[in-house]
Amino acid sequence: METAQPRHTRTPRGTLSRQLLLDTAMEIVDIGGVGGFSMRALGARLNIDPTAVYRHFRTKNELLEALADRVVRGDEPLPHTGDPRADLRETFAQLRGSLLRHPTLAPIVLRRPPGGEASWERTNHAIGLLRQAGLPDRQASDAYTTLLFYTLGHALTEARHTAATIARKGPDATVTPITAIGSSASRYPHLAAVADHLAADMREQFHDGLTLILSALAI
Amino acid sequence: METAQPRHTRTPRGTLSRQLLLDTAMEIVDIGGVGGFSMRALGARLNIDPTAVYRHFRTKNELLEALADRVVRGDEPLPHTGDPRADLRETFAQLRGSLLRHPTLAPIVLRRPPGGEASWERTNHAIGLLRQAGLPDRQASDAYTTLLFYTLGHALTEARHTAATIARKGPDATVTPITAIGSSASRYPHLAAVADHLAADMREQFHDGLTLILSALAI
DNA sequence: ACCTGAACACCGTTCAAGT
DNA sequence: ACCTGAACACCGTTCAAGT
Repeated sequence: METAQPRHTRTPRGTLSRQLLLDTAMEIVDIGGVGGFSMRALGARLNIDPTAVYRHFRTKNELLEALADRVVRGDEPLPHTGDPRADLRETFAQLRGSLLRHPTLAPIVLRRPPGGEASWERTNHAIGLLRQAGLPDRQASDAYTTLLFYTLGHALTEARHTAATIARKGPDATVTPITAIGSSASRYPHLAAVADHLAADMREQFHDGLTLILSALAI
Repeated sequence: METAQPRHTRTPRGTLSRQLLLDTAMEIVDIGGVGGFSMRALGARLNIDPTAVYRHFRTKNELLEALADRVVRGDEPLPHTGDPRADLRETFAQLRGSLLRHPTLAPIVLRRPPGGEASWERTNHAIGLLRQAGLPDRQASDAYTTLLFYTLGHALTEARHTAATIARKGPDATVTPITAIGSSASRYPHLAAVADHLAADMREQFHDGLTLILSALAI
């Protein structure tokens, strides 16, 4: 045996593109997490020399941020029902959903909101809804910030748990609710008292928190 | 010249400890960010072989998480004025302050709340305040989650900006307010309308958001 | 008992060379 | 024009050896 696995066909010329590289990178990241992604792994999956990627992305970080922008964009159209409260709920629920579909990318999204092009469209839409609901500019701005950070923080923590489960049991594993309060809880009486609720379904928790914030805004 | 910089004294035996390693690691991280931290860098700063660290921490990650736990603990005592609303504000303001004092560690803290020992004491205290304010368990749990995620998300974004400024201008640079909305804002009318407010002082924004949430809780 | 240093299996990125 | 491959300067971690 001369070569373990000879490359059967030389990679044709016009094969590579930002599109293809991002699609492939997203596959790698969804399967093995950001930690499992490397330029060499990307090259291997495309049967291409790792350094060929540098023709389309200046650095690995630029590629990861393009991935994060995709996550923020999501696939669903922004809601326009005419009811600002319902549309706001839906907008942020969409953001949460997209983050949970790519849980391992959540930390990267959180490292740079809301800078990317995709984020700006979403930001503009949400602020429009808040103004439509009658909030003055300053209050709309604060409210947007509050809702965004709440959603990102919440989704990241849920995503962290989902990502850990995937790492253990593979991509289609059923995700169990967070427990992990453990033995030390007896030393923390208040914690123990609400433990069942803390471990509860995070989707419900997310929507309850959203209700809390929207009520405070009288929306 | 035989050796560029000969080690004058052999490192004495009992020198290393978790304490010393964490202190030194925190220095490195505060100066150069998490990206500038490596086992080799830690070894170099202590004039010690990098692999000696493995006697005290099983992995680099375990060391970083111990650092994150320190950040969550903070240096200030938890507030006990008897006024739950004031104490809640102070508790989360302390958490924000500690995150901003070590801005580059914020992403690591966010990757695993509230698991560490230090976090549990803070969690227990905050939930105690919410129950003291009269909230039933389920609502106290939701409220805590909301406040925590809000604070973490807010602080991380502010920390991200601070960290970027430090990387550019050194550890004592004055941090300018976030602007960065740029030319594209004209394509997003709602964004442009509130741009001044979005760029405003983040400390004030944080407290306004906190007020919003606490009001919703009728605290 | 505690620290060292060589070694292993990786990284991101650059750049001259091939086709 | 686009892709390759050798090379550079790094990583985290293991383990046998030194003191």
